[in-house]
Amino acid sequence: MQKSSINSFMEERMTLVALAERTGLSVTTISRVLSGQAEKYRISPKTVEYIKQEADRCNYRPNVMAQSLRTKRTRTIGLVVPAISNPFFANIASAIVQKARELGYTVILSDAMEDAEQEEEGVRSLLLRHVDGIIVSTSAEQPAFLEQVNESAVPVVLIDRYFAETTLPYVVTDNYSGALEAVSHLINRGHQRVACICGVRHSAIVQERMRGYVDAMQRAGLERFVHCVGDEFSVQNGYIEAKLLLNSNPLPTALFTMNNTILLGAIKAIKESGLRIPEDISVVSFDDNPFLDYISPAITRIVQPQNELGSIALRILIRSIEENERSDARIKLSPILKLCDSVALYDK
Amino acid sequence: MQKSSINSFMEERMTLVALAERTGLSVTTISRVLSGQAEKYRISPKTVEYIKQEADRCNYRPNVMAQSLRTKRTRTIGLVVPAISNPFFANIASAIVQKARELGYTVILSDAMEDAEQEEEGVRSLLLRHVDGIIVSTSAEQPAFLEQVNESAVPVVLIDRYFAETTLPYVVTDNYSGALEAVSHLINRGHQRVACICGVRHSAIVQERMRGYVDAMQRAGLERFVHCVGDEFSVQNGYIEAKLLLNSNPLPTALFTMNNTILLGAIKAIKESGLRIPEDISVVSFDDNPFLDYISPAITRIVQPQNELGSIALRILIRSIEENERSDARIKLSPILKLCDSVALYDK
DNA sequence: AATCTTTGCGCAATCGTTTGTGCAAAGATA
DNA sequence: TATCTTTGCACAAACGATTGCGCAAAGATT
Repeated sequence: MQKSSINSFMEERMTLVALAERTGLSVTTISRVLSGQAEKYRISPKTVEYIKQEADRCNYRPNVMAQSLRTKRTRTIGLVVPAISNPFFANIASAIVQKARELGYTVILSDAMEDAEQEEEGVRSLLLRHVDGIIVSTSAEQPAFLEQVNESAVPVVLIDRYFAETTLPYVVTDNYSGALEAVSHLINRGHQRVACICGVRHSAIVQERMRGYVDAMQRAGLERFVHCVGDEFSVQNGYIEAKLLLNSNPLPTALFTMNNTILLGAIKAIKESGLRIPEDISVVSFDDNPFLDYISPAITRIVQPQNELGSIALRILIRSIEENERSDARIKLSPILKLCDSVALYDK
Repeated sequence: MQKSSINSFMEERMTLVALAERTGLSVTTISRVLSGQAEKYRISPKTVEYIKQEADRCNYRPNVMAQSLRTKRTRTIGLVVPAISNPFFANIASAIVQKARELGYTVILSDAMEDAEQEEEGVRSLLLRHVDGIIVSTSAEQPAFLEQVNESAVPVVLIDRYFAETTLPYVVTDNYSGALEAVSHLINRGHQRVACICGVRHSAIVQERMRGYVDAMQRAGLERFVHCVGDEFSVQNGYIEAKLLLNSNPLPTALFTMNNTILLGAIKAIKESGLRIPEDISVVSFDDNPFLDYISPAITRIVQPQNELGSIALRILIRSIEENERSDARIKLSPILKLCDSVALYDK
């Protein structure tokens, strides 16, 4: 037991050739048996049995590089995220890594640091590694590069951050309806001056969330109060923009922040200004996170189905790889509004 | 520009053979030039120049599988963490991925789900992929398996979660002094009944943190109040143990939680019981996290140098790989106590 | 002019698989 | 018995690089 595991490292790595010598059969036959092609090539059951026995007596493991070199398949996928330190992406990564393992794939992680150039560099590096496919939550403004990759190299599936106009398949949250619901909730609770702090504007998810925000405001006849600020998914952006909002006059009575990092910055600004949530200002945000339940107060938020995002994206990618075709799936999963304590009734 | 990037995917992949035909030189020579061995083999400067030009005119990129097959090196490392969804590990992963990219390595991520068997399976899978080395924050009780890997397969470096008795190199936080400082802080603020909620007891970091806790108590003559509970790094464990502590009599006046997940559970329990932090009970925890500044109140905590942990571990690993020797580094980095608002003066 | 060095590069084996094709032996058919 | 199928496996060429050794031509030495 322990022994065999030791041996699997220490003995010179078993190869097909060695196995061939040991059994007196040809490399070809052994390869066929071990790769499950036995009856396709009519290897006799007796031989099959024999080979299998010897193979695991010797603890044979195929050399993946040699396999890949021949087959052009690595059973490896790339995952590119804007920032693995962001819990939202860490959770998605977690789901994908799990699922991939079950399916016999391993994942190479690439962190783009919210930067389009680093993302591109990362993707190129993945291609050099001959990944079979790539899942990316993009930091880019334009789909062109990734579309090229998808068309002429390996399948690409977008997750969360995507492009509105693209041939690439994606699986994302329904950002529009999420934002609509969140902002409507604020409005239903009596808020009118609802300000919105955005992430990078070129991002489709930002545009959708903005659209949801604006529509909610318009439906309530509040278009004159529509106020979008900010242009980055960062704590700092959230902080600065909230700071400015809190110095404006009249004050907004509620804030809609577009993700968890912006939220953090906004909370910091609010705390600094001595205002209280939700007594003085209400807050709803996009993105879930265990910590948000422990913040003071627990933040009402749009919860995205992180696990499903990950596992569906992976499923699409793997199918695409194994059927060797490009998917055109466009999947929008519904988020849910988690009501917590950061929204107060506003009865002006 | 755009053109060339397209071509790099679309054209049939350039190979040394193709390049040889194009230039009229031999594959050997080209290989030598492109792998920087030109003057070692006395290739004339003129030829070198010519080859380099043609190579990048044709956008040549070596096939990594073929390279690895020959050289037995993949320029790939494995990273095994107990849970990538834990922000602590996500941050470490972020640092490692960054640094690795700079050094020309890519990283394969494996998530052990806090489980020793999954960790082992993950490591085996990494070995099948022929990673050049592995960084692991271990979920195992025993060093045996990883030591075997280190001795007879590829270099292994432990990070954060390590073993006290092991031949493996590690880079960790000085858990003892961190805990000592944290608990001393509580004691200096007048606390006596300081309870401690632990992670898995077999873990060296837990033992060190416990030792720090116990020593701090003893130095203050408080050994009779030493009280360690819990046995898991999970929100649930923190919740349950805190729940129990809060039902005990007399109540502890302060809690020392061993990591961020335990902390969350404890906070939940405290909130549920209607107690306030720090008025009714003080809290200090191990692990940093941006969110902890926004929790109510901001949690006083031991901040570990996550980036350094990651980058130093990687540096050790890479050196080990490139020098082809096993390191025996045992590095302990000092954490710092970040004073926030979760500790009150206790004047009994 | 004969020998020795140095310069500049190529031959061919090798890494460990996969796979199209081929070919004997055994069995079936007539 | 001659021919045709089927059964069961092997040969050898890829995949795309690296590398020990060898060897001709040019230059240096005596």
